[in-house]
Amino acid sequence: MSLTSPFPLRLKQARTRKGLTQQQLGVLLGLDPNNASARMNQYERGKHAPDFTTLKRIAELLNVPVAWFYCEDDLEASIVDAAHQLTAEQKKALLAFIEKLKNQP
Amino acid sequence: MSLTSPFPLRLKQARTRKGLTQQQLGVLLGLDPNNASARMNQYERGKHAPDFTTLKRIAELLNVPVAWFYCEDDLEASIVDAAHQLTAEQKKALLAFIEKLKNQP
DNA sequence: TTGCAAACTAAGAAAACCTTAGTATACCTT
DNA sequence: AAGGTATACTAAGGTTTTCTTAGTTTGCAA
Repeated sequence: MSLTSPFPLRLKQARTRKGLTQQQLGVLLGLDPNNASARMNQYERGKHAPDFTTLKRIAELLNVPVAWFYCEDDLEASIVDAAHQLTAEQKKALLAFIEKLKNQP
Repeated sequence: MSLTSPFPLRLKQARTRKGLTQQQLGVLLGLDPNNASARMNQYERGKHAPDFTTLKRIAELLNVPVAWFYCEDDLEASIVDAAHQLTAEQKKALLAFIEKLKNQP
């Protein structure tokens, strides 16, 4: 992970938004309480990266789509987060709107 | 990676869209031509997952945002892909539109 | 200052990925 | 049909990473 992944920052954003400590989040994930704090800290500092199963569980607990963790730009992150809460019908309306945007100077 | 990551499928979608073989893509990434095929295949079959640096280079070569690889729903993937091609101004307009959508039955 | 909660870290054990050395499959061409 | 070639795919061991252990550091409140 020599290039910086957006994951550590996004993880911290979503965790603090929920008012959880690193250890609390780790325990909620089902990690061993003895090392929950160490592991979550390693993720949040970018020291290590979790596998997909862990990533998915974190996303569910924090109510964000997994893709949100990899948004490099804040505006894109907001869009992904907001779109995640729409119905399929609303998402289709959203796509149509984007197409209109693209065909406008 | 016991839960299935969307990455393998999205990788294949983006690679074939560009008309590249697994080996060609690997070589373009700067992988050793002797194992480029094996590695890309392992990614695409979900056998192994690349680190962020590799993920980012793949995304750039295939013209998608990294987040797109982690979209679990096709509609969300289309939105992320389309939004990626907008200007900051257009993204703001998009966010405003989403807020309107949410406040409508 | 002391006590405690939260954040953070080094280092070895454990698990994952990367490289090597192929095999399997599909599709042409002769 | 057989052979050749391009592409996809895989097992297994060496290498590199993560996970666990056992703490230290930081910040804040009593």
